Amino acid sequence: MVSMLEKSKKSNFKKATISEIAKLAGVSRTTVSRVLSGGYFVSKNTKDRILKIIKEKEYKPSIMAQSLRTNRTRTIGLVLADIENPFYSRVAKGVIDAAETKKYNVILCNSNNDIELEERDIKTLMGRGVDGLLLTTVALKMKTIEYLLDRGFPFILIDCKLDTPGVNYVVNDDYFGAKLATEYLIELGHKKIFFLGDRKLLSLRERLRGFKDTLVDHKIESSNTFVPQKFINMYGIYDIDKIIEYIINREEKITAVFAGNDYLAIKSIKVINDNGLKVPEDISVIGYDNIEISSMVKVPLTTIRQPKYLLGKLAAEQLFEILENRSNKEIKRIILRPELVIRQSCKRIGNYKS
Amino acid sequence: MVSMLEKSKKSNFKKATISEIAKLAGVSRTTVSRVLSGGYFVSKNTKDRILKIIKEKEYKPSIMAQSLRTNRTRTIGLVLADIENPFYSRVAKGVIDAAETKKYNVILCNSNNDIELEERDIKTLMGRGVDGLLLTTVALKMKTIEYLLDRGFPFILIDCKLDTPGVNYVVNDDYFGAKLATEYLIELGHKKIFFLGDRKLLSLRERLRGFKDTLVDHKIESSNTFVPQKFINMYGIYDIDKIIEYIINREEKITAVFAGNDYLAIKSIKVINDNGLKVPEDISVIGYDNIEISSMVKVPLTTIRQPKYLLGKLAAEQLFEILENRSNKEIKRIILRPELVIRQSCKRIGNYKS
DNA sequence: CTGGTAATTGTTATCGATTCCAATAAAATA
DNA sequence: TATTTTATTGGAATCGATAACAATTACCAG
Repeated sequence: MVSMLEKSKKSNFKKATISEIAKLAGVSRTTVSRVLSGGYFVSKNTKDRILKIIKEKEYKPSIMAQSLRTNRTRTIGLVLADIENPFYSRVAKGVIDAAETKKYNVILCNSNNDIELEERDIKTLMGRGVDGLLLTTVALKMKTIEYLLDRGFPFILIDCKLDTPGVNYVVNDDYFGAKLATEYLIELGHKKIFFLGDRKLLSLRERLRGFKDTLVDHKIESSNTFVPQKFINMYGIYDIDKIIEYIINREEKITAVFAGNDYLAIKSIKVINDNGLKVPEDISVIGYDNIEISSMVKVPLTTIRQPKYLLGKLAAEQLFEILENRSNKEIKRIILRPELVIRQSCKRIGNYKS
Repeated sequence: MVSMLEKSKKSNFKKATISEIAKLAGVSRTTVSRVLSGGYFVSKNTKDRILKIIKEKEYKPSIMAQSLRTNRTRTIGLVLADIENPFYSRVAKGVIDAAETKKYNVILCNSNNDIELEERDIKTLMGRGVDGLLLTTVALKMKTIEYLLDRGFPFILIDCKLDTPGVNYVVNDDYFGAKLATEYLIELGHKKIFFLGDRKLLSLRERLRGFKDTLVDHKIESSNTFVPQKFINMYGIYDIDKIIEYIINREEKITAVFAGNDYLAIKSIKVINDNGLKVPEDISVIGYDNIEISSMVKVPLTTIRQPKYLLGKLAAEQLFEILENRSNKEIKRIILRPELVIRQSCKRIGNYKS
């Protein structure tokens, strides 16, 4: 019968257990377990014999059983705000590479810029038994942070500076980066600058702060230059077409757009073009992140470079360190320095006199 | 003492176990377990009582324990060839979304276009106890396929047509898509077309076949129009700059490049520009995939659209179906139809007469 | 030769669930 | 009232590892 054939085929390969190895080697499970974890306190003789049998039988210990017993899974959770944004893909790569070298695995969730989903993802991952969490977060509720903190659950924030006690993060200096970008625009003569970004996102909030402060420093008025609430729906996702249309058609014209990230910037440029305007001739656009394609798009994007891969790699490494060395409770906060990358999406429209 | 404080803080939240719930409800673990799995054969009375306690104590069954017992983890493995290629990110999103709705989790590996790493990833994931595998594969060794097949391990290939018995896949019709692209170039008058892609990759091999056959159909000679082996290192990764340089500088000039995917195409255009040539004026370039930015790059890319999100979503759904219904051994193969998307990266250079 | 220490190995409980089978209680039938 | 059924519930084994502690053996000095 087919089903029997299939069955036998499958059971051919039922994987060996530690007990079987023990029996074959004529020792107890404990001894095999010892060999598995380095082989200290086991005589060279038996160790070699067990090792040989393990290899022969292609024995691999059951991670589920190990996890149950040790309460460690060697798995971490990574919550990405948007896997399709190349910024996050790059961060993810840094994380995955670091995990690979440390023999950890990564369970990935995509919160899709949705605060509720993000919270669900975090709980799912914790329930799944990940050892720790890496969060490229949208707008983490304080409730969620407290939830994590309360149960001493190891986690590190990526691209999200949150100076609550006990919270670790790896970020670039968003405030400084935003200052860099804004200064640059001002220097080119821009005074009417629109900040395109969702204020709910924590990283963007920092950038917004840098933006505003810089305007104030230069005594430039900045009312009416943020995304109106009506374009931000409850999931924090907004319709770029509508926003650009709104900016273009209102009376008070702007001369430059500071986009919260390159992905947004590139999309905006497309929409601006679709509306018959040119970048940078009619409107200058500056981005943030310096994702790979920024240099390849129609109008090569002037932007702020932040070390994405490093962000992910460092964050993962920090987390692993916490996990391997749980006593070490010192705060781990890393702030990387961003840089201005000048390309062609911003135009001088006057001379700035300070 | 600090350490005691911390300790107590942590243990405050040690998660409840099924036994504790059972004790609180004055029933056996078995009964609680029954409630967990639907509550059949349990009186409404006790069921409600248990449910209430579960909610109160925020009890969540330990997935590790469940997995150990049932040998199912509700986790699948996804091996991406390159997470930074937007094509794969989009596919991944489809997978993750499908998993989310079916309450599965996804462990992600990035094989980085490396055959050896891919094989290692697969084994790691199997060892990790994933229920099944989704492979957006580079160039799967037959040995690996057989390994999976032999132990009846559920897996589905994405973007990789492999008609070995027992292998399931979800792909777009690469052969047809490549024909579409090639026909289009020929129609525009191109005869010297260079196929830019690593022949080791299975999906590219199909595209290459479509490319060659179309040339033959039109009686166009096609020697010397593939990437020479010397540019393909053992990891299958090649240096685009060198290749483009090679094409441009050799005697036999080509008029068009058929890039194996958009990511490659976009990078190529940049390199072509860097070398002082223009697209499409000097060289036409056609891509494959239609990734989002294809329409936003300097020269909007003419390409072949394939339904990336759907590819991932369908593959995941197929896999879940196999997992939920293991008896159902029918082959699941889905071939989606690609389309030509004409933008501005290809120029007419003559009239084609058939 | 013997007590003591070090080296090696085994016993057994445990992690937190599921599941087969048995047991009890309640309801239905004779 | 006695006997089946049926509906609920519990007992105990099990999944595959780890770890505390106990036990055995070997080795060495006195």
